[in-house]
Amino acid sequence: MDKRDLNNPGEDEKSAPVHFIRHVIDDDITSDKYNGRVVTRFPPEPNGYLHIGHAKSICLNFGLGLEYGGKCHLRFDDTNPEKEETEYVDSIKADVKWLGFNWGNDLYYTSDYFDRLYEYALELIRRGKAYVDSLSAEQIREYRGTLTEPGRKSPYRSRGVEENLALFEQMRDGGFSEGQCVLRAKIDMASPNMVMRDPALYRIRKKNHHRTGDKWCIYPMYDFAHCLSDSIEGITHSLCTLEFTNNRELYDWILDTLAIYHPQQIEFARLNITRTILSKRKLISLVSEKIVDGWDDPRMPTISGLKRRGYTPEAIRDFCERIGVAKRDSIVDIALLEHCLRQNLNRRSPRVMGVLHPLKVVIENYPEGKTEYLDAINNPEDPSMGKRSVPFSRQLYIEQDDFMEDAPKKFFRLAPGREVRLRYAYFITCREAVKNERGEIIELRCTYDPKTRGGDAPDGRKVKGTLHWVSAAHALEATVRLYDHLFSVDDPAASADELTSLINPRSMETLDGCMLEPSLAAATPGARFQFERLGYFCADSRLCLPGKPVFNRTATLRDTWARIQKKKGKAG
RNA sequence: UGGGGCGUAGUCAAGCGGUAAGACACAGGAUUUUGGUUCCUGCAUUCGGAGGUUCGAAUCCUCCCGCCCCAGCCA
Repeated sequence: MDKRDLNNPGEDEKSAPVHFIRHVIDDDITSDKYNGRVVTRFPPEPNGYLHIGHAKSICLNFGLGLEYGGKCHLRFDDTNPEKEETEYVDSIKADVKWLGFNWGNDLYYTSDYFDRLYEYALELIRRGKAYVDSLSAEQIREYRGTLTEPGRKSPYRSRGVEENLALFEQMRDGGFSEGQCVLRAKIDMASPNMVMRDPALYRIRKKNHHRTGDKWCIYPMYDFAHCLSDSIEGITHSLCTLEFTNNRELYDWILDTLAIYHPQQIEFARLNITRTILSKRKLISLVSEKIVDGWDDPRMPTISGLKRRGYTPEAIRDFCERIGVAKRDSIVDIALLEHCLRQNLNRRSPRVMGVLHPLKVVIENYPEGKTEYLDAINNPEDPSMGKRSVPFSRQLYIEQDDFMEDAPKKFFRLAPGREVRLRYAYFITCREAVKNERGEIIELRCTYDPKTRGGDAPDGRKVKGTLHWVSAAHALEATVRLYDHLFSVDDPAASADELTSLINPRSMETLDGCMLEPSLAAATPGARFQFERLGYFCADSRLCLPGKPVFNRTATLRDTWARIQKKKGKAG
């Protein structure tokens, strides 16, 4: 029986695709390598915000833990006091939770193991496998050799065990200044794998650590701390990205040399997505150069940015499942992310009407001062979401794009003499387009057919187009921010050009004076809607003021008409 | 020019000696009170290239080519 099916009972969750890591785990279970246990971990360094690349790792690790009836630890890899802060651990916890994962009691910090790590370092020294090197950082670099030439042994490499023990203790006790010496593993300065040329294990940093304060002035390096933390926690499968492949040899060496419990490291390719960037360094520069408005700018691929943009955890999890897990470098089309988003939002979002670029319409044969309340379905995908009432009156707004003075045959919307349906309301016919002195259309004069109330003609006549609309007297005025891809090229990271020159100039457009149906006045920050015929929008969690909402466009709807026009534009 | 990893459609990705899954994208068509959704249909005679083994190769062997990672006291 496949465990995956048991753990994914959701009616529309397809069974998870297989990938090479599942094969490894299946084999390990068959061979009883870890007595059937599966324990993974997500080990972020608390030095920045999580992004969708981390989401891939989170979904993988927590997903596998759940799926195999095991668990996944959340471990903060806080070995570098210079870069790590409590602010980041809080945001990371919040983001993991928001994505829908639960670490239960398994919340750890590498800094919790500093005492044990120190003991392991002592043990390595006693075994003659580590030494205190007094070379400077620059000298160590010179001694390391190059990719094609072997390195040379440090003159301090032959220090005796007792001397090393004493020196290391002195390092711990603050007897040296930063950079004066370092603890190194004694492996092989001629190894073709650079990682194995006597890697540093401990360095001196006289910095306050966000959790251990000033207790320590020596801090373990990643390679030393990570494998040991995995070992201490009884991790079975230690998943990391491809760039750590070379480090696996060291991971194995430390654990084997110490002869302790040995999890296995497995590498997979990190996520790349078109039209965005997922390198922490580059993301930081977007924020610090104020190209975007903070880590949670709705254009950012950070979890907080996606959340503010209106993405759902379900959509992100679905995406992470669909992209697969493999070892080859790849760049996933952002259209797949958007597909997952729309699929989720389509099922769950209440429909609503809002006009972004208002054009006034006067229904000449509709009584002045009259207001009718018409029934509108909240979500045709889900009848349980019910209905609402929408006010209709003599003066309305429709979308400017929904009218054309000289309309081609294929244009199904309003034009002089043409009849269309106003959604859930009436059929109207355009009688006249009123222009201002500059020749711009400022108002449409129309008539309605009272017999078509609700949107159906008793005589069975059909109209091709259905428009969304808002009653002018009842409209809620709002600001709407239209978001689009951050970059205008597929792979900005691969471009030789300056990152700033690749930013999509239309990645954000602010529209004031948008007219929304009055029910939206009750929208709480973060609430998501489908504005019919336009896209998915959410009330911004930062900018909304009472009575003065701001909506973010999360994604457009697929727009066949726009595509036809674009194609025509290209052809002609 | 050292070592390691990886090459299957426009983009991801299954495949593990028996004759190329699936998804996105794209292109047609049907249904539709959202030009949305949904539903059909099409989309690799071939797996980076060349040889070889085999009745049979994306899968095994050899050589070649290309891309990525490693010379932090970052992770």
